[in-house]
Amino acid sequence: METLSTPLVSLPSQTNPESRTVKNDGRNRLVFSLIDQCTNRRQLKQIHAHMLRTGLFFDAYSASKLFTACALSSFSSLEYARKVFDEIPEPNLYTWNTLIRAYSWSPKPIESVEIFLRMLCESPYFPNKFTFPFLIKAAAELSRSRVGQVFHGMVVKLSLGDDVFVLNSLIHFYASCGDLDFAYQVFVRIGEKDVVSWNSMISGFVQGGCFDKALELFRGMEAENVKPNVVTMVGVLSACAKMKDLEFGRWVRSYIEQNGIKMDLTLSNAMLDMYVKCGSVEDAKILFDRMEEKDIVSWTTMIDGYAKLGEYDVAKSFLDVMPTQEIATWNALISAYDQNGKPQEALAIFHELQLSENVNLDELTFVSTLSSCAQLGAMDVGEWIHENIKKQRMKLNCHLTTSLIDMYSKCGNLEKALEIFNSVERRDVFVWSAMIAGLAMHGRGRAAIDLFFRMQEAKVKPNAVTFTNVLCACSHTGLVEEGRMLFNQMEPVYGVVPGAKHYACMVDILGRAGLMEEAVEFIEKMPITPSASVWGALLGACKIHENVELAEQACSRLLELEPENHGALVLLSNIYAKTGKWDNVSELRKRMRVSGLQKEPGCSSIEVNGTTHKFLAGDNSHPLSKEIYSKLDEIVAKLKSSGYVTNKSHLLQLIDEENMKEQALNLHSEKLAIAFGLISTNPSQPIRIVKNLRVCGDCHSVAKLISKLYDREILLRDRYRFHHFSGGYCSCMDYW
DNA sequence: CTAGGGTTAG
Repeated sequence: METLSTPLVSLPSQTNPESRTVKNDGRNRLVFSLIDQCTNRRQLKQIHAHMLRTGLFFDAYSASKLFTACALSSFSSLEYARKVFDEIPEPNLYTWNTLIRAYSWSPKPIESVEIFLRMLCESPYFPNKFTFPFLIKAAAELSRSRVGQVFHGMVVKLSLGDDVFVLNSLIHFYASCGDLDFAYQVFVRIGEKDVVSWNSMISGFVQGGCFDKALELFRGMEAENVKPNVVTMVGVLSACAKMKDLEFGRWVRSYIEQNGIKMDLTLSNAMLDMYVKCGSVEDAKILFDRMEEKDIVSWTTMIDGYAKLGEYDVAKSFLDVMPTQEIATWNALISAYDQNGKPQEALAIFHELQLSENVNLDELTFVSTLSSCAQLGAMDVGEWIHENIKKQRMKLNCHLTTSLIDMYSKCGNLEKALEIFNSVERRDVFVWSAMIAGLAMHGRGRAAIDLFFRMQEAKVKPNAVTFTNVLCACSHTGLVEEGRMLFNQMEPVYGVVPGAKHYACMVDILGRAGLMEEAVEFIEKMPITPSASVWGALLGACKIHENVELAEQACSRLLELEPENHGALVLLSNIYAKTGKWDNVSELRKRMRVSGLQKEPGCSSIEVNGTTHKFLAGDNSHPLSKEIYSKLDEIVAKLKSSGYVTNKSHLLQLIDEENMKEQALNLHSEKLAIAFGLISTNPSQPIRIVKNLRVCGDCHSVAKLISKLYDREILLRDRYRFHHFSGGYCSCMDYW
């Protein structure tokens, strides 16, 4: 028997190349069987060559056979397949469908649509019931609502609207575009639902966050006698995970056992994830140890579980004993640290990774690490990554572009962020939104709004995040009129329903501008319950405009929603201090002490030569502490001789002695960081500081003066925005 | 000769 272990030289080659009509005789069948047995690209190419020689390639049916192997086999490439396709003189419908199918899986599903259009123009065929599932799958991958809707229309017109395969793919499509209502309408109208119909709808509901509906359907299956399978259970477990319902998860496990559903790798992984998300790493570990087959997902899930619990050592020990060290697992650890507010630890892992030789950093490594750099303001590491991306000639996709823009913006280098933004070819909604956010946090409100409109010209639809960012820009720059207009257009013009964040932004815009009555009225008219952030914004405005009465109301509303929110009390106490109500301040302090609420300690960090130094107020743990304090004394003396008077209302605590007050202010973490920056960085370099809370008024005035007296640029990022101090001025124009 | 649904990280 001929197999491919036999050299391909023995291929039959007697067919006359002149004759283009090739019969399906035995010899052809041999070629087809060889195609099926191909295990690598070389063999495939040899068969291709042979078929060209013999003319078999010019027979549409035979060409389709070869083409299928080119397009769908794991060892071939789509690029090659495409070349083969373009050589086929008259591809048949099967061949067209296969190419559409191949692209629908590929990283470029849009090509499916392009091929489909070509087919309509160039071929004599109409799409059939096989074409649409592939095509609709591509539309789902693209999340392009309009495109899929057009296909749905064609399905109906071509009378394919009762094919269960086509309809199932439409359920999946609508669900992945977030149109759960449409998906459900398709679902209920299917006459003979099969298990895939149910599964598609269940996963659709799970992914759309409608867990109750998903579980309702799961029970509905039983009622209609459709037996759930592995995929059903994956969906149901995923719902448990997202609801964090461990009890139900355990019930599902026994259901799986009782119904004899075979636990395959994916189902086991889904169950691991359920246990981890529901907080039982113990159960996960037992299952993990019993699993015969484990893949990268299993390991990653475990590592992620331990890392999120803060058991980083255990997480790392998993990483060390993994059979193959894959970058995905390292990425999981980095991103777990990053998202759990431990960016420094994330960077430590990244450094370890840089040293290990057998793992190659990938795009996700960079995305997660850049996010940590952004959090910390660690621009040196961020720049290293940027350099490396260039060196590796890694293509800047939208994910990476967004991360880089975010990192540079948050590290204070807005120009670099803009440079990247202007240089990339592709900009999706996230890229635009990140750039708008960057401009906003640097106080370039006008530019942010301009960019928002340029985004419309580029035909990119803004989403909820875009609006949060652009409204934020308005609030930082005091653009009340623009903010009002944008907010009012959100739903009618852009179809984005304003959420809690947008309302909070609007209250912030109005409140900061001193339009307190309008802000209150705005809150009263809100169609959704005002969230804590809405009251927080009002409270913040009360601080600026010294409105004690309203502040008290806002604060109590805020505490109703978030009793643990110490920030609210701190803010209120600041307002009391600012208006000289020291009795109220001390009463509040007592209340905070009694309830065990503590002010989040202010902390400033500064990166010098790739190392981040952290300072708390009054901190003397730094090795250069002595030098820092003497620098601070020098600064204070210089400030005083230039006529500066401390504004003591910025103090939270009631401190009796006047000079104590002054001292406490002088020990604020940002001042320590600036002093350290002055002694440890090159005078030509700006001093870059990141503060976890908002900068206090006194520190703000002092920073302005230092920038002038020492002729140094200071970039201070606080919780909300950037302050560029230079020549005695701040970029926020004291509006913050 | 072809098809649709599933787990992790972002």
